[in-house]
Amino acid sequence: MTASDKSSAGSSTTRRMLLDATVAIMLEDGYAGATSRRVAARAGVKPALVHYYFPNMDELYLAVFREGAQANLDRQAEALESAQPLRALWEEASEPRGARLLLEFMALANHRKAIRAEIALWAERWRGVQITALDRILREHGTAGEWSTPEVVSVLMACVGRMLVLEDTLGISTGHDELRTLIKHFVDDVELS
Amino acid sequence: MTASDKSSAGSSTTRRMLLDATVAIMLEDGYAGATSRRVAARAGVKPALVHYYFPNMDELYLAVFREGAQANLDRQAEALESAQPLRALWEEASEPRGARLLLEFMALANHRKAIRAEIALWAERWRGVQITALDRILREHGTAGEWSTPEVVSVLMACVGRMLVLEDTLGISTGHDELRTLIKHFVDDVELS
DNA sequence: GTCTATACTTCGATAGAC
DNA sequence: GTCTATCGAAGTATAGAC
Repeated sequence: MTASDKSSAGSSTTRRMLLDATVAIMLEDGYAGATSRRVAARAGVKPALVHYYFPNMDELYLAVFREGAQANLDRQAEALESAQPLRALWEEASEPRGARLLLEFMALANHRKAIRAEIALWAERWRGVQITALDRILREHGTAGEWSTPEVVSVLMACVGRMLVLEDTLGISTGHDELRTLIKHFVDDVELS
Repeated sequence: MTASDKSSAGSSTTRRMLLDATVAIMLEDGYAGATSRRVAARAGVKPALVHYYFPNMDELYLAVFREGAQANLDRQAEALESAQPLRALWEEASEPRGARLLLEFMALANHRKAIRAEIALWAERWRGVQITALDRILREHGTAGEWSTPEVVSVLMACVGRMLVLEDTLGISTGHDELRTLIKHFVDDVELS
């Protein structure tokens, strides 16, 4: 949260490659595989350079998360301006890459306490924006049930979208088609009226 | 899946302590913290003994998972015999310890391929049993909506229950009360009729 | 069964040349 | 900025005494 802005000043492309390498490794092998040595190798530089751009591994992980979180907020803002914002929100929640990365950061937050606060901060901000938007969306169109409040719809989409992706990754599929079909119907029910 | 039954024969209490220590560390610091040295220290033995009971760390993790998975299946069977099976299923899905452990194993599955198949096997079996039971429960009582099929209710409870716990752990709470209240109403609506 | 001792690998991080 | 070289710590795993 503090004293790490120094490393975000550089305009170098090496920093960019280090961030990309970290994401790629986290997705392929999990956060435990994103070591300074492997990140450096993937970026095509020597390990010592990682510590030049990021004083320690926590700062690297935080930088990766912050960048992804901001991109997520941007995509959400974009989704809310589309013709079918509810559908766009659902598709964003079901985006595999983001869901898998978030899983890694949630696990990482278990023993990197600095990560935890950052995730919570992002999640609350992200959800706040979404609920505000949903309040308008659900009000404008006819809501498909007395239970469909902005809060409920927001949390439901986030939980279900991401967890289905994670189950898919593991090879679990029972019931997925039924639930996805139901949600699509709900979305169209609200939005195409 | 094969050639590991040898290690499950021992009746020793040391093996028991190693398994418990592994779970405790995974919950406190994440799977990456459950190293052979730390597990041994926590169990009060020397590191070499870990490899006596478990030829490698994968076997230890698998043993921990299999034991937890079986306990989970047992608790589910017990839940299904209670007066309010639907409520019992929801409470089991919301159980913090299980949800947090599953998160660790999902992350672990990302780079320990042997874990992945084991999780999928357990999840499909677990979900199959639950769907069969829900089919009866939802049929006996009045279902609270045309969307409440056994498959949908099963996947929804699993996704939402666990993800809410994970968000709680991170310090995310927006919308949780609303959703939990809604689900309790649904459960009672179905079950107290 | 449990230990000591150890081999070998990989980790994060730093110092200092270029 | 990027490198070489290196430190100390921690990891998995094995051999062999008790």
